[in-house]
Amino acid sequence: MSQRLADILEASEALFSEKGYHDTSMQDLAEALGLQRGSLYAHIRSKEDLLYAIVDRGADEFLRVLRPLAASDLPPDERLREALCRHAGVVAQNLRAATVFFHEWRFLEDKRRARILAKRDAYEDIVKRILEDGVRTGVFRPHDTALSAKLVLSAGNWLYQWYRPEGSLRAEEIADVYASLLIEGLRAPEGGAP
Amino acid sequence: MSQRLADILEASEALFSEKGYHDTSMQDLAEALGLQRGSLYAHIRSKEDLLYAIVDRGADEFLRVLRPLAASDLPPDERLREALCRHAGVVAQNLRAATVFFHEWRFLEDKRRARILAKRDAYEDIVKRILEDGVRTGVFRPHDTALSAKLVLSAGNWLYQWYRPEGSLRAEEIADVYASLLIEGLRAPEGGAP
DNA sequence: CCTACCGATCGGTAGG
DNA sequence: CCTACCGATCGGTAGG
Repeated sequence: MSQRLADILEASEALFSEKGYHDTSMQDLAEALGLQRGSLYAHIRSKEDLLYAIVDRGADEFLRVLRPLAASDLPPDERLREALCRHAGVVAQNLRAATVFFHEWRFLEDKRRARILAKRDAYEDIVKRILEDGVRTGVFRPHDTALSAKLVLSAGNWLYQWYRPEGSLRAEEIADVYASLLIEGLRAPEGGAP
Repeated sequence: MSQRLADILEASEALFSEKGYHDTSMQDLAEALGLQRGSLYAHIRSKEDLLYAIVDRGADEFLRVLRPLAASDLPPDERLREALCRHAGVVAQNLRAATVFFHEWRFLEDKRRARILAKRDAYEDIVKRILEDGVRTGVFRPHDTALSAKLVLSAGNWLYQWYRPEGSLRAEEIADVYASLLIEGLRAPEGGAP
């Protein structure tokens, strides 16, 4: 990737997250970069290419950070805590990309949208498998793991709406508090059935 | 409100939620209603009026449903469960308005945005006070109630992204499962300090 | 509710 | 032949 393309993506991320994809014009983007609108097309084929690049990089970043945990030998409760903290870290370190990801992925054309959805599903499966491991090993009580995976991801994802770096708690600290609460809610009662 | 204006709002809700506010043109809206673009302006002053009407009605609906709980004499844990179920119910019954609410409120002009934010803050305060009541009465262990209010609302809000009426669980059932888990995580250990 | 417009701007492409 | 861009303009559409 050329430095110029990297600059274009960074400017797109800033504008798409602040104004939204559809209200950002190629003119806005060109002005932010100090060049002419038409010149952008030496680097990209379309505005949608930019959206896809941002959203796809976001999906990859989430997977890159969480995948190693799938093979971790941490106990499931600590693996869940680590997963939520890492997830929150990715959201916080990529607040603008996360905003674009959650708001604008629907506007990709069909094939690209399907590819992003496949990555989201794979990601959710990693969380779900941590919960299943927890049930199987008796750390967590039996429950609807698909639904609690949704709850874990709700907590992590919604941070994009309210987390601000200048706040008093870092994202990982928030995630740690969330994780303690969720783990306690999922834990099997001591001396319960095997 | 005239019937025509109600029709315009309903069509706007459908289009804004599906295509986004900025990618919906007044032409799109006119076609959906079977009239000319310019004719819409006999009923509204601007496109933004439609956005504000949708978002403000959404905020009012959330408050209308949750406010009675603030004065309820249910124990705090059951009040929290009821709050989350009602919240989820509003999201599910108004999926399109909720999508517009969460994605597009930022694009309102300053005064209107401030009014919506004030309603959001008031709403969050109701949830926070339920949690504070729980701590005060010893039902919940001492904790950061502002943060757990965020977690409760994360669970309820994120439903707009994945809940679909044709799914196997109703929104209130999902919320009930969420509530059980969160309440268990918040509960004070039996025989703990007074 | 319609026709006919306004100033401006949309995403994308032309030849050089 | 490449890259990185230029000034100008394409056919259409924006909110009002």
